[in-house]
Amino acid sequence: MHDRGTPLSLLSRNTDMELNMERYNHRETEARWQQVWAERETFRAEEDPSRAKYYVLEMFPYPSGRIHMGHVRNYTMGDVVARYKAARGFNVLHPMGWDAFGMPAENAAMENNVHPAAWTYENIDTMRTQLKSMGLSLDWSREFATCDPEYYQQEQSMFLDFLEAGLVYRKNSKVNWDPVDHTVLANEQVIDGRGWRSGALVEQRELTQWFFKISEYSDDLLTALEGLDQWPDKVRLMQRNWIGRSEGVRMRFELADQPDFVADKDLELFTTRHDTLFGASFCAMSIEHPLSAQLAAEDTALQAFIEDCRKVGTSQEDIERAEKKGYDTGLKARHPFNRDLLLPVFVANFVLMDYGTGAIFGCPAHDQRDLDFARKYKLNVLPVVVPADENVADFVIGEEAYVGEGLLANSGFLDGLDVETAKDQAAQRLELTDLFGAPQGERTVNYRLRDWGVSRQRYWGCPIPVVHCKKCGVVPVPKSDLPVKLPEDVSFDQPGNPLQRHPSWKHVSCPTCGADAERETDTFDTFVDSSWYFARFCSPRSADPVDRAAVDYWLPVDQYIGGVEHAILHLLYSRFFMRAMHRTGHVAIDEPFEGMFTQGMVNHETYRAKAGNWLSPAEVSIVDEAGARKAVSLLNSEPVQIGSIEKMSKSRRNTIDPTDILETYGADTARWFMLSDSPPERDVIWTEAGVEGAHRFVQRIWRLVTESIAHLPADAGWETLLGNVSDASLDLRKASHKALKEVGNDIDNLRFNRAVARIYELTNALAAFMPANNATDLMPADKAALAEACSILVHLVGPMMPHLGEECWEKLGLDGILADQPWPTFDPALLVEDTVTIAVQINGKRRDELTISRQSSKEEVEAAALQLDNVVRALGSMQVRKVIVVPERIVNVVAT
RNA sequence: GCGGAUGUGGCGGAACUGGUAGACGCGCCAGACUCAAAAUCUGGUUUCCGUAAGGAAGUGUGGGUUCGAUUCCCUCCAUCCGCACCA
Repeated sequence: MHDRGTPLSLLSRNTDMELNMERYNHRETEARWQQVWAERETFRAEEDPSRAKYYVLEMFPYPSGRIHMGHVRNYTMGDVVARYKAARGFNVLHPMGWDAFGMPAENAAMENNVHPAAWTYENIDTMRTQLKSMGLSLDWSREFATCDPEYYQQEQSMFLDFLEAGLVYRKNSKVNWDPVDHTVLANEQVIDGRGWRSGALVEQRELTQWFFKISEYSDDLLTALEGLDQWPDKVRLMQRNWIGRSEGVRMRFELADQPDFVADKDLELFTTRHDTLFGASFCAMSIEHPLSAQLAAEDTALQAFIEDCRKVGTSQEDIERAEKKGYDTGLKARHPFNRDLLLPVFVANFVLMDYGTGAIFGCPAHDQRDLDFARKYKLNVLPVVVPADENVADFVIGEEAYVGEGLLANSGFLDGLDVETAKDQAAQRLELTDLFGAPQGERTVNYRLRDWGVSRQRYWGCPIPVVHCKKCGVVPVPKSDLPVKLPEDVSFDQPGNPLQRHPSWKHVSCPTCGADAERETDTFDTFVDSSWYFARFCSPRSADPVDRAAVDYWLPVDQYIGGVEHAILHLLYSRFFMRAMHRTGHVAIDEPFEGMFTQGMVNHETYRAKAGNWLSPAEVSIVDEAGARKAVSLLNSEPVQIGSIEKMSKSRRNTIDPTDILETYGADTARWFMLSDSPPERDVIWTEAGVEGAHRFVQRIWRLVTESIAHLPADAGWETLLGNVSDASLDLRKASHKALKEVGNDIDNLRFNRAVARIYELTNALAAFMPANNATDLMPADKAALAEACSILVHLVGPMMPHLGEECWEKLGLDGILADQPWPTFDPALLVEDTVTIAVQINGKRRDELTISRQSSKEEVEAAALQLDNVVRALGSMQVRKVIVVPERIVNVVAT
């Protein structure tokens, strides 16, 4: 098991019992081992084609100021995997960096008159120190921040490649505009339709912005999800729904009654329910539809209606939650299958311009939104799909639309068909019908996924490397002129984009013609920065975006770990980026993350004073009053109400600063607690009692290891003695090897909480085995079993509590450092039991259990079960009808 | 509104593919050690009835499939995450 046959030599051990029994001092120990790892460059990763690689990555943090418990949890999990995989012989890459551009730095600049760069780099320094005190097995030599010019230069370079490859374009799109601050607002800065600072009613403005053609990969991003079998199903499902593939028909309705100034003869729309066309009672188009704008130009009431709708904001959620409203334009749309029927055409607030063609037909009987709309505007509701077991005449739509299966009715040539067939027939009819010289409709596939708008009207982001020239248009900045650096002399004393009002920065000469021209003043969405950082980690100092040899070796990331809140956007954008980088020759693969894991959040109780203000856990003392938990304010001794358990947040003041925990209890305790109990994908509740429990366990391991030293073999080569142990020792050996197997399994499957439980079990077995004080009567073979158990325990603890692991390793007098040791292998022979205990049920109720040889036949098991006292008594006078025997599992007697 | 998840003792949770519900930890109770406390160690701890043996109920709600359901299906309830300019 020990690759070097390491002796557990008494000579190298401190035999002074008093010293042995000292309490484990995490302060001194953790700093010392962190220094040892740093000096030995234990976690430095280098490409080595002769070895299998393993790339572990946790989502890099935004440098907000200090790390929070969510980081502690995330990075602990990644570190366990990294250390375990390294012990398993993999060449591990485990890097760290900073997602350093973003709005908070600009907000800090405005509030505290500090430059975003200064603020960001100071935060990084603080957080790096905090992370280092966690004892993570990171290769710090690869660290970078996305706001480093060396990083964003490469991002700009790749943007130029994407531009050349036709993956980037400009188009108009709307933003939230604060008319008082003259600033573009993020969705989170719009509260109830008003700007967060100014309080002004937010307006929508159209701006020309840059877009990445992610929609070009809609189908690929969707189908490739199937191959991502090491991703959580829920994340794949969310992405599938987000991409939103739907098969339908793109069709045109002939317009009638249009005013003279409207040239359009038809209205194009997309539908997936063309089977329900006969139930159509209106058409509706988005407030941003070109025809809406055209009509509004001549109709002040419509103008007012559109203005009103725009006040709800730009977010999908706001739009869909808003009450459904429409404006009857007076236009009519001729029904494609019933030319005498003219449907009213509305402008409606719930029709999205970004989806399909920005216009729909409404079939109220079979779509809830359409039904709500129809009831409000007193439109016809005609059911055209009727459940097979319902009578058409009796089928009435009430408050709920019918969206289920059924047979077509009231639908002319579609009557009697099922939904699928009706769709097919209706589509065929539309394809064969001519309207103004073209088929009236055609089958198409539509995706919900929209192109990715990357323009931001902000300073603290990566400048988009193009120049606008009056003569040449949009001109890319030549790569030799990169990076386009952010100017440092900017002010934040007024709202708006400092790049735009900077006196000189944007004025440049056109790279093509030399005439006066202007730089693009938009910067990238910070999601761009985080869409390829994992690739940059492979060759962080390369003069190109990536070094091909490095990415070919290290990518894809084998295990990526982060919050579920990134399940859609960040992961989807990264998947797109990898494809775009593939197309532009930077990498040879399409999928960045082979394995994905989404961890839960860290929550804490909330505390509220009588006055209604929130109190932080540090300001509250918990007391036990007649068995009930009560909280008292440490500020004024007044009682405090214990509130609900919520995600740690500044607004609720229920945060715990990891630094306090790391100083008081040590990194190993914090790490152990983060891994214990709660399954990693679920939320965890931070409690003082839990931390203290974890801390006691650290001490317990230390005590067990130090106490065991007196009972360990004096000589080397004890492994040879293991074959001849006593029963008690054999049990210990079984427990050791079982734990070894299970913990390995659990870490492989990221079930850290189960691994923790298995380690507790081994600890309990070891404690039970330990001879009483001064007993020195262990046989040599039993000493060997104890040595083996201690060694295995230390190995198991190592990835989770690495400092304690190293300290115990050293205390046991073993060679080298634990971080360099290979994972031990378990002996399968020790895991086989020759008897099993199975439950015996009568009519599904457990009545007794049966311990029997594993080899017993079904008949033997059945016979033995029926003879059990409890079974005989419980059966009484009942007749046995049937006996179900599942080998090694259960016996169920069916009796009446 | 749309999409995704979660729900098991006093608490966090475990239960492999439908096969003994409550592993492991926290807390609590009792005991040992101690002048005492802390720490540590030993034992107990789902609820109800019972001195006990044992019995009954029990995995958010209500139903269903099955010899057998925490696990599969349907209904409802509660909580959480995402919704494209927060990161």
